[in-house]
Amino acid sequence: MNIGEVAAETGVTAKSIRYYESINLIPAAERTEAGYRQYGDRDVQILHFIKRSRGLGFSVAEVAELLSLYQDRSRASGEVKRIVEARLKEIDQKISELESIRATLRTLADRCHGDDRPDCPILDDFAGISN
Amino acid sequence: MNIGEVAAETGVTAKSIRYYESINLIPAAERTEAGYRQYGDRDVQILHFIKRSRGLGFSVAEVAELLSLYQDRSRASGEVKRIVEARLKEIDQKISELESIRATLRTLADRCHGDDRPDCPILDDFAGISN
DNA sequence: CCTTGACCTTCTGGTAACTAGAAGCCTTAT
DNA sequence: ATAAGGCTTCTAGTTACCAGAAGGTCAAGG
Repeated sequence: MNIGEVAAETGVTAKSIRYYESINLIPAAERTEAGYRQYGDRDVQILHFIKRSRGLGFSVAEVAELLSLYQDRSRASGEVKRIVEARLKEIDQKISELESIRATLRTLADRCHGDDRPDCPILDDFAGISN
Repeated sequence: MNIGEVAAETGVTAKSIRYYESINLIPAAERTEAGYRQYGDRDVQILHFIKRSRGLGFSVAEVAELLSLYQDRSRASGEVKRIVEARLKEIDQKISELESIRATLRTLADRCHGDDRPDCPILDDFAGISN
C-alpha cells in the first residue's frame, strides 16, 4: 500500500505518517524503486494504535512508550497501567482547573449586562479593580 | 522601573515582557540612555491585565482584543461579554472531551490487573482488539 | 579607580506536533 | 502523449514563550 491508502484507512494523514517516521516513532517504511513508501497490515495496525492513543491525549513520547510495551510480548501490564493512571491524574487536574476558570468567567459574564453601555465588570476584574 | 522590577511586581517574566513588546501586545517601552526599558504604573496595570486574562485561558490574540476594549473608554460591554461567552463554550467543550477520555481510560485501567502478567486490556483496546 | 556581581541588552535556537506550500518526479488512465 | 493526481523532499509557520550566549551597564565596596 502507498502512503495515501494507509492514510485513508487509518485516518492518519500522509504528512503525519512521514512525520512519525522522521521522529522514529515508527520504523522507516520500505520503498519501491521509485522511492514510494510501502506499507503492510502490521503498519496499519500500528498507526491505528497511535491514532487511538493520541486521541486519548497521550503525548507522542508516551505513545512511543506504550508502543514499545505493546510490542514487547513479555511486558508487565503494571507498566501500562502506571502510564494510564498518570494520564488520568493529569486529566483530573486539567478538568478541575478548567472548572475553576469556568466558574470565574461564568460569574463575571453574568454580572456583565452585555449591552451598548461601556461599563463592564469583566474588564474591571481583569484590570484588578476590586469593585 | 526597570524590567526586572516590573517582572517581580507583576509576576510576568522579563522574557515575556520583551516578547509581548516584540509582538506588539504592549507598546514599546521608553528607554534610558543606556537602552534599559523604563516602565510606569500604567504599564504595570496592563501587565496585570494580561497576566489575569492569560491565566483565565485567553490566547494572546484574545488578550489583545480584550486589552483594546479595555483601553477604549466607549466600548460596548456586549463585545467583551461575547468574547467571554465564546471562551466559556470552548471550556465546556474541552471539559466534556476530557471527561469522555477519562471515562474510557478509567474503564480500561480498572479492567487491567496491573501486575507482572503480560496480558493487558488497555493495549488490546489501543490496538483495536475488540475484547 | 577598579572590580564584582547583578541586571540589562540582542540574537539564536529550541519546545510540541504537526500543517501548508513549493518544486519537481512518478504513475495511471485516456 | 498528456493530464490528473499521488508521491518525494525541504522550508517555514503555528503558540507562547524559555534557555543560553555574548556583551554592555550600574551600584557598592575596597
